[in-house]
Amino acid sequence: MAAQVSRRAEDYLRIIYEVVSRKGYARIKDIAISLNVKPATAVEMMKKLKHENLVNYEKYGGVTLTPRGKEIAEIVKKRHDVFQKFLEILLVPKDIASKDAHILEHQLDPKTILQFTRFVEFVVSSSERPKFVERWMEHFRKYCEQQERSKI
Amino acid sequence: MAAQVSRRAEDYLRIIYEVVSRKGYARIKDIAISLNVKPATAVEMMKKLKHENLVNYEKYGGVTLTPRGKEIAEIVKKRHDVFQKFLEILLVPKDIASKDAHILEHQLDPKTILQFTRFVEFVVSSSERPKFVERWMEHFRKYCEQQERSKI
DNA sequence: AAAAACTTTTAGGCTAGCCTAACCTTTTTA
DNA sequence: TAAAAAGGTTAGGCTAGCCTAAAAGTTTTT
Repeated sequence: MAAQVSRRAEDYLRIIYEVVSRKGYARIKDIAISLNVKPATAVEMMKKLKHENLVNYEKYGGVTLTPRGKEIAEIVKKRHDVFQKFLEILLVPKDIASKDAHILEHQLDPKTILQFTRFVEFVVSSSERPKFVERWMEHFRKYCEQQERSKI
Repeated sequence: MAAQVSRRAEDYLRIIYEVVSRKGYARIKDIAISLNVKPATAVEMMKKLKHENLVNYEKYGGVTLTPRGKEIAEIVKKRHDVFQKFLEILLVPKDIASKDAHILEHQLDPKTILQFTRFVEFVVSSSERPKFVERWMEHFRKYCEQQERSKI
């Protein structure tokens, strides 16, 4: 059983997850900076998330995830990684891919997410196997380059 | 110059565009039903859109798009169609593809949208040309079927 | 250990979108 | 054509997220 939290709450959970896995706990400031909001806003969200039992948070203390919060964050992160990889396969520039993966990772139907996931797995797993994907990707790349040239 | 309207405003414009092209004008009720909101909410948005010169709207009258509104609606619809097609290529069931295309069509970076578009064009345009795409798609389809079987 | 610098919290405000309930207007129908 | 039904509008409210400014707490520096 996963979510039932808002899109924005998912963002907060994912960011906390990332910061915590880097340095053990997250400060309000880290969260605020990562999400481009003011500290006051991050505090407000922490209160909500604590109330929903998703984060451990005490005034002036570091923030960590509860098991339930972590569970959600992991699902969200997995989705995020799929979309990021996916956009890279589609030859979207890396910085933009990172930004837009955030947007994709919300709200989509589980079946849609499943197909995105399969697409990525298919492409990645085929790198060693028969050459179809490689050739296909090569063709796609060339197609894009050609489009790029005719644009200028 | 296209947008600068909210995601939700884009939804309203696209729906109005669709209804108008079907029957010449849109009633508040049509809009409200299509977007799953109450009539009062649709009226409120019409006032905003009128104020931004995107719709022609008078109390108790039918709604149509201004040239500017139409311009935006067309861009939004084009994006929508690309994503719909895209999800179908990814073998997402049609009804879900339609629903989720709505979600994809917002907020993405122009470069990302460009790559989605190219992907779709590449796949579609290659149906007559060399067999790479076809074979590739065939392989992807088989991969998915296999996954599907091992799920049950 | 007090001052300075930084971080966090609180309080009060704002906007976008949505809702309900009550009230108009327009259309249909007996 | 008047009454009923359907459709549209207004007013007042609500929530999620975000903000600023000022207060309060914590950490670092001297």
